[in-house]
Amino acid sequence: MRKIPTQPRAAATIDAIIEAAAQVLRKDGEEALTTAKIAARAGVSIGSIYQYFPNKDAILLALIRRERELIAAEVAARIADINPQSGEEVVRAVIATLVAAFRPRRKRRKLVAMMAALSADRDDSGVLLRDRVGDLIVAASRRRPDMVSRPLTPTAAYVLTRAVIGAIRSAVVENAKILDTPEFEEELCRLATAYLRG
Amino acid sequence: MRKIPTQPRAAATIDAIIEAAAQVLRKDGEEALTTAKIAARAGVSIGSIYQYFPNKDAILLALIRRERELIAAEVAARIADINPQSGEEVVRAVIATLVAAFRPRRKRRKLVAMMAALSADRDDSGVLLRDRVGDLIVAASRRRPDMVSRPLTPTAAYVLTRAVIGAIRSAVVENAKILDTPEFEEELCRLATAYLRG
Amino acid sequence: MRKIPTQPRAAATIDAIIEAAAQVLRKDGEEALTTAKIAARAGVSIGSIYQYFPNKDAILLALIRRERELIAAEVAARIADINPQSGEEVVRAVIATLVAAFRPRRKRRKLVAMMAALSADRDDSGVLLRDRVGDLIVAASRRRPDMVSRPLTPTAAYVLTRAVIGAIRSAVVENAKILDTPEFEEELCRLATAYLRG
Amino acid sequence: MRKIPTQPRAAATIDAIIEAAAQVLRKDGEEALTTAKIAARAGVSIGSIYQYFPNKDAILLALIRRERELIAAEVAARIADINPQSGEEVVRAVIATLVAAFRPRRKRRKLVAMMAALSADRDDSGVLLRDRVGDLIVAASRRRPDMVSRPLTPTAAYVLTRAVIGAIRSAVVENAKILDTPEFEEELCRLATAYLRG
DNA sequence: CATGAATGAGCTTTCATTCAT
DNA sequence: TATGAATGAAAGCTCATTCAT
Repeated sequence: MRKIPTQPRAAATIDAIIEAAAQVLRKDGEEALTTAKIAARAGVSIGSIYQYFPNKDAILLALIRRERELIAAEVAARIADINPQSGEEVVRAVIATLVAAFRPRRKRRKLVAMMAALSADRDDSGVLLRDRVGDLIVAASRRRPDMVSRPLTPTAAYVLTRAVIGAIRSAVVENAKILDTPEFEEELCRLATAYLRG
Repeated sequence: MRKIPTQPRAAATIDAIIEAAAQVLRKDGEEALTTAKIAARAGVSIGSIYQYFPNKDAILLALIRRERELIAAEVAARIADINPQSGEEVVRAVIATLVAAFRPRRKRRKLVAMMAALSADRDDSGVLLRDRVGDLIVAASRRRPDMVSRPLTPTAAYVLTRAVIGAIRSAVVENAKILDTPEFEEELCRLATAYLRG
Repeated sequence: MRKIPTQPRAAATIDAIIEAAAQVLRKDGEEALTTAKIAARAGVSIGSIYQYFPNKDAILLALIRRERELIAAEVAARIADINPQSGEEVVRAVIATLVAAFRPRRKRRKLVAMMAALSADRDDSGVLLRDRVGDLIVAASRRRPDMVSRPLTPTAAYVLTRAVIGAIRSAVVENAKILDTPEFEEELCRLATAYLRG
Repeated sequence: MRKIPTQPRAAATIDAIIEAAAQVLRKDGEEALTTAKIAARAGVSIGSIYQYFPNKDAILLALIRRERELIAAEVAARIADINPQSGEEVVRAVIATLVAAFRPRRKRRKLVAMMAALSADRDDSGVLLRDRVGDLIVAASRRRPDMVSRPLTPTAAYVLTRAVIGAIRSAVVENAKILDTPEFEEELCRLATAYLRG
C-alpha cells in the first residue's frame, strides 16, 4: 500500500481497483490480467493504480487477502452466534460456514485459490485463516469436553483444519459439483467428528 | 508434445529439458523461468526445445505430470507389495507412501504444487492422481470388509483422498516442519481410519 | 518564470524550490530529480512549483543561473576591491576567485556544470559568465598597458577565458584533487600571464 | 556490451545502431532519443538492440567512446607522421588536429560533447583522451628540450591539455563561428607555446 | 493562493517464438 | 535435426502536468 487512504474517495478507488481485478481475472483469465484492463474496468487511470499499489502483484495480494478476510469473518460470526449444545455443533457450524463461503461466486473463489497458491510465499493470509479456524475449534473443544475423547494437540489441530479446508479447496479447484451436495458437507462433518472422537 | 520420441536420444533430450526446468524453477524462481535459461541449463539450443515442446507451458505441464506420475507409481508399487492383514494396513501404507513422496526434494515439490494450482484447468493429472489413490483405497476396502463399517460411497472416497492429500499439500506449501515428524503421519492415519470406521 | 515575485514570501518559496532541487540533485542524482521530490524537500506542494516555474526544466535553469550569478558577482566584487599595481595582479585575482568559487560545494558545482552542458542551447548564462570575465580582463588590460605586449583581440580574449574556465571545469568534473592544490592555481596564472605577455 | 560479436554481420548491426543513435540525436534531439527510433533508423528490431547493448545508456556511451577514439587516433596518427624540427611543431600539430577533428560534423560533435558531460561519472573516456594528448606532449617535450624552458610537471601538463581542449569544447558547444577561423587556431598555438616557454 | 489526487502518454525492456542457415 | 540471431508484441511503470477543491 503506497498511500494511507485518508479521503473516503480514495478508499472507494482502492475498492474499485480490487473489484476490477477480480472481474478481469474472472472474465479474461490470469494471463490477460493487465494493469491497463484493471484500470479501464475500475474506471480510473493507470496512474491511479500506482498511487495506491506499489505494483501489479500487490493488487492480486489485496484481492486474495480480502476474500480470505471475508471468509474468516463469516466463520467467526457464525461461531459467535451459536450457543452450542454439543461439540459436534461447533464443528458442523464451522464446516457449514466454510462450505457456504465457497459456494457462491464459484469462479472467483476458484481463481483466487489458484492464484493464492502462487503467492503463498509472499503472503501468509492463507496460513492465518487456517490457523484461525484451528484456534476456533481448539477453543470450542476446551469449552465442550464431550467433543473430544483426547486433548487436541497442535499437530491434530493442524491436520484437522488442513484436511477439511484442503478437501473444500480441492472441490472448488476441481470444479467438483460435489460442492453443492449436502452429502459433501455431511461427509466432511463425519470426517471431523470421527477424528475428534478418536 | 510435438513429436513422439522414438529415438532414445530424443527421450534423453526431453528429460534434460524437463529436469533443467525444474532446476531453474528451484534456483531462480517462477518469474525467472525463461526458455533461454532452460535451454542453457539443459545444454541444448532454444530451437531444440521447440522441437519437442509446442510452447513453454508444455514444459511445465510435463514437469508437473512427471512428478505426479512418480508419486502415483510409488503408491501403486507399495500397495502391490504388501499383503495386508487388515484394512488399516492399506491406509497406513498409502499415507506413509504419500508423505514419504513429499519429504525429499522439498523445494521442488513445493514449487510444483504451487505451479500445478495454476495449471489445474488445463491439466487433470492432479485429479487423476487423487482419484487413483481413492480407487486403491476403495478396492482395498472391498477386499477387506473389516476396514469399513459402511460401504465407501464416491463422496466419501472423494472427501477422504482430498482431505489426506490436502493436508500433506498444505504442509509442503506452508513449509511446515511438521511434515518430517512421525506425529503428522500418525495423525493422518488416525484421521483416515477414524473416518473409515465411521 | 511564471510570475514576478513581488511578495517576499514568494521569493522565499522560489528560493526554497531551487535549493531543494540542488539538494535532491546532489543526494539522489539527476535521474531521480523528480518534481515530487523537489516539492517534498522544499516543503511545498507540487502545485506550488507550477505557480512559479512553467516546468521542471525551468527549475534546473534557475539553479544553473543562480550558481553562475554567484560566481560572476564574486569575480566582479574581487576585481572592484583591488587596486592593481600591475596587470598580473588582475589576472591573478580573477583566477583566484574563479578557483575559489569552485572549491566549496564541490559536488553541487560539478553536477551543475554537468547539467549546464545539456542546457547550453537554451541557456546562455554560461557564455555570459565567460564573456563577462573576458570583459573584465580586457578592461583591465586597457588600464594597465604593462600587462599585455599586444592589444587583446576578441579572439584572444575568447581563448583566454575559455582556456582558464575550461581547465577549472575539467578539474571539477573530473573530480581532480588538483583543484585544491596551490600549484594548480599557480599554473593557471602562469598560463594566463604567459599568454598575455605574448 | 552483452555479446561478443563474432559474426561480421553482428559488427555491422552494432555500428548501425550507434550510427542511428547519432543521427536521431542530431535530428530530433536528446529528449526524443528513444530506443524505438534508434531501432527504426538502424533498420533493426528493438530486440536486436538489446542483444548487443544492456540498455539505452550503453548506446550513448558507445557513441561517445567511438567519437573520442576517432579523435585520439587522428591525433596519434598525426604526431607519428611528422618529424618535428622543433617542439613548437609538435604542439602546432596536436592543436591543428584537435581543431580539425571538431570542425566537421559540428552538430554531432556538439551533441556528443554535451551528452558526454552527463556521462562523465560513468565513463572516463574523456579523461583518457585528454591524458593521452597530455602524454603525447610530455613525450615530445622530452625529445625536444628546446620546446620547454622547464620540465613539464604533471600539473602543468594537466592545465595545458585541459585549457586547450576546454577552449575548443567551448567553441563547439557555444556554436562559436570562431572555430572555423585561422585566428582561433593561431591563438591556441600561441597560448600553448607561450605557456611551454614559460 | 495552495493543495495533491488524478491523469495518461509514452518510455524501456523482456522473452516466447520463428526460421534461415 | 540443431542452432541462436532476430523479431516485435506487449507489459509494467513513471512522472510532468493539470485542475477541482
